[in-house]
Amino acid sequence: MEKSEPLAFLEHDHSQCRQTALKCANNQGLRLTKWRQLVLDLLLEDHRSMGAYEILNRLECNGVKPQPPTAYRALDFLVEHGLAHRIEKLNAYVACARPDACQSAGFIICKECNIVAEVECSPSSPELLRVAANVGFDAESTVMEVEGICSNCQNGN
Amino acid sequence: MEKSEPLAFLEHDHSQCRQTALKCANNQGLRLTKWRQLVLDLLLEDHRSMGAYEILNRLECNGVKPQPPTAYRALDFLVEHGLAHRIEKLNAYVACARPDACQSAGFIICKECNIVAEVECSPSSPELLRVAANVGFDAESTVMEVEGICSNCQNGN
DNA sequence: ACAAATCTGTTATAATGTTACAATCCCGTT
DNA sequence: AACGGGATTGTAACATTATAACAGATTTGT
Ligand SMILES: [Zn+2]
Ligand SMILES: [Zn+2]
Ligand SMILES: [Zn+2]
Ligand SMILES: [Zn+2]
Repeated sequence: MEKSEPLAFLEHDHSQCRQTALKCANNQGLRLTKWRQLVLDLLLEDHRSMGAYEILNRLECNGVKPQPPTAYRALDFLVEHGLAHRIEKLNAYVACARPDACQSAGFIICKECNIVAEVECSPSSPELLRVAANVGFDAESTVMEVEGICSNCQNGN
Repeated sequence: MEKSEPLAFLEHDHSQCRQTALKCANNQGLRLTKWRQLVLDLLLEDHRSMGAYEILNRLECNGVKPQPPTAYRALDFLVEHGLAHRIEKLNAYVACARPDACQSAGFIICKECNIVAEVECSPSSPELLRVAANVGFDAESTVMEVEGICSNCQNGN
């Protein structure tokens, strides 16, 4: 599988995606506490994005349903450590599709099925970064998102 | 002034920006009703982004303070007709800096002073669009945002 | 003047995200 | 094993952003 294939929109063995992510999480020596683990599990179910409250509503451990801060803390942790990404256009979250090699990611978002494909690509348009650098701007993070309709949804699935 | 200069971070005659925008708005045969006009005026004060409620709080006409839908309707209208842009990273809005020639814009966002510079640039990273096209994705809109600290704010202004 | 379309007023509510502080758990040291 | 500091969780309240629904007013074209 090539590095910049939009896996999420292709037939693939998704259990591999899970495996890689979980292995990666463990290898980093992170403390994957119960809520973090559970949130990561939810996100890793597939390549759809989930809102914080969608996650929150599905979170549960021994009959205990946590409050909003619990979901946001876990999400912040996962995002901070590169195991998940925030999709600004959707105010939602996806599992990182390449936690082992995620430098700079862009996202292809289907507004029908909510699938989000992650693509490793150079940060932003070269023009934008060049222009920023030209005026001494210190760039810290970039958002690259393309929204539209995926091929499946165009064909009415 | 070159086309892809981040005007917002440069010394410039901002009254020109206003003029151009207002002229452009009128030329398009749009119905710039009072709220739309007032919201546009607020956005055109400078190149800072404003949240919908910041706008709402400052909106007022003959002593009448409108409700949220009024602000959102005006903003939706302005965005739809290219007179303003939504900044996804901030859930906020800026006046379009080049309403006369705005094809595809990226944004350079200072998290200190909230100034947002608009840069006319090719939509998204070429890689991202190519990859999307490769899988038959129908791209409708793209988000390109770079967040960081502007040169002014780095120097403690 | 009339009807249709657009815009506005108004109330209520939904969806998303944060603050603050106390209680608990984990981990390295004594 | 006891201790102490840092990280994590529990909990309640609250802040911010955005939309739904529907009635009334204004504008536009005929
Ligand atoms: Zn997968
Ligand atoms: Zn789709
Ligand atoms: Zn200006
Ligand atoms: Zn600044």
